[in-house]
Amino acid sequence: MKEKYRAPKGFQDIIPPDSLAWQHIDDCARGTFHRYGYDEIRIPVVEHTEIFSRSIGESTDIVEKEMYTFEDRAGRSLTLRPEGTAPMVRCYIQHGLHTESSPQKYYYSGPMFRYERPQKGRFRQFYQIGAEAFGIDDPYIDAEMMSMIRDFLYCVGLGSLTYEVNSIGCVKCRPDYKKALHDHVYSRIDRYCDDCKRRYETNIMRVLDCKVPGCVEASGDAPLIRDFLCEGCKEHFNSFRDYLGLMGVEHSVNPRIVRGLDYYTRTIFEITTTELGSQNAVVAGGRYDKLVEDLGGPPVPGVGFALGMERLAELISGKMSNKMPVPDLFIICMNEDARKAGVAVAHELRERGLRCETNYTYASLSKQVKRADKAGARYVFVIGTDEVQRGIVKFKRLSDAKEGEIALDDHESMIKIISDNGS
RNA sequence: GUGAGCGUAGUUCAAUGGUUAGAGCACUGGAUUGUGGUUCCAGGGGUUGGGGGUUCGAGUCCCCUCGCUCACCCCA
Repeated sequence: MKEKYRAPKGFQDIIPPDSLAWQHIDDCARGTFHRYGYDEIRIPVVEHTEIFSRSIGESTDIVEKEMYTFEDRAGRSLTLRPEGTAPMVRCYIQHGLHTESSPQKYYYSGPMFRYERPQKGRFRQFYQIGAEAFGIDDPYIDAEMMSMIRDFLYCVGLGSLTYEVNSIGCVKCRPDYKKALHDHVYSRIDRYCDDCKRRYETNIMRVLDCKVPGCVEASGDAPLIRDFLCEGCKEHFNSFRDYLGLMGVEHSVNPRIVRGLDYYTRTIFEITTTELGSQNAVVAGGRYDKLVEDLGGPPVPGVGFALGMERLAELISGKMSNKMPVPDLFIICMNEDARKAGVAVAHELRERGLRCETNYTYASLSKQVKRADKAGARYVFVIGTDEVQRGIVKFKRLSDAKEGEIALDDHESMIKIISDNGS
């Protein structure tokens, strides 16, 4: 290509008609979250680097090699947010939101940034919509959050995705499990792939979802977290599942799903599809009972999730009509005097909610009608010298060529005419 | 970071190593100076991603580089 400038690698433009799917997702999220009592918070795109390194985990890939980190002019280390939960928690603490009536339920949306190699469903700038609920231990709220997500996905037109849940225990019981898993993996370390040997050191639980056949086999009889959960976690998880059943959220337990971020405790969940290549997670989230405290706030538990908008948009792009909105009306003004008369008409009808186009050049009437038709307009108004003198507009319905006249200032009649589809 | 595939017009794609790189769609203008869809005619658009090499001759073959795509890793 000869163009000099492209968007940077992994950054993309969303242009019509693709932007329609995005608007639809936004609308569904707003509507659904609102009905569940979540309010919007708008957080900045940049945070102090420690917000992420302390919450996500120093040894995760995100912190180790994927963050857009830079110094500002005063030497502060800032980072383009790679995810939304940590900034939300920071905001929650900074504004003392725990003093609001409990629980505190918020949602957010916007771009996130990770320096990764782009592929299907994965970008360096990607949009997430997420929600967080603070202050409630009861797994009822975990389940309700999944119910909300289910409603949201139904709204966007994705009724059949795979819902998987798990519990990864708490600070009391997880260490015991990790030790047992370490022992098990160590006892047959030679059967694991190189990546898993690395995971053994850095992120032991990840060996459980390695796809390499040899590893799948080697970890086949590995201990599972559910056998190590303490009484509290066990009860929490069972109750969570009971509520999911009550709410009609169909799901399965996958004892091998793991989350990438360090702050999760107890409940974790993932909603996946098989239609997106290897980037199959559409929604993911879980509970983080220590995160607020770890970031210097009060000991308040939380649950949250995030969904990937590009992935959702890709999934629904084939199912949406993708039809751009068409003008209700195209006003053709033949000359400057006519345009001066048309301005008021356009303004008035737009104020009343009509999508109203006008011509920006004075080509022949034939040409202008052609343009109106190509734009898909349902009606055209024609204003020329004669019409201005007589104080009228001529209208034509393009579907059946029905024509007539209306007084230039009779906006009520215009509305009435245009709302008649003719067929 | 690792690996593979692909780069020709706005877009979808043609062109055995051989004239001046073509077509559909889209866009613009005209046939039609106050009435659309169809049709017909015309036009604008390309350093064949870039650089080097082989050859009498390269869009085509070779090397390098950049970009895109997919996969690994990781993750929404």
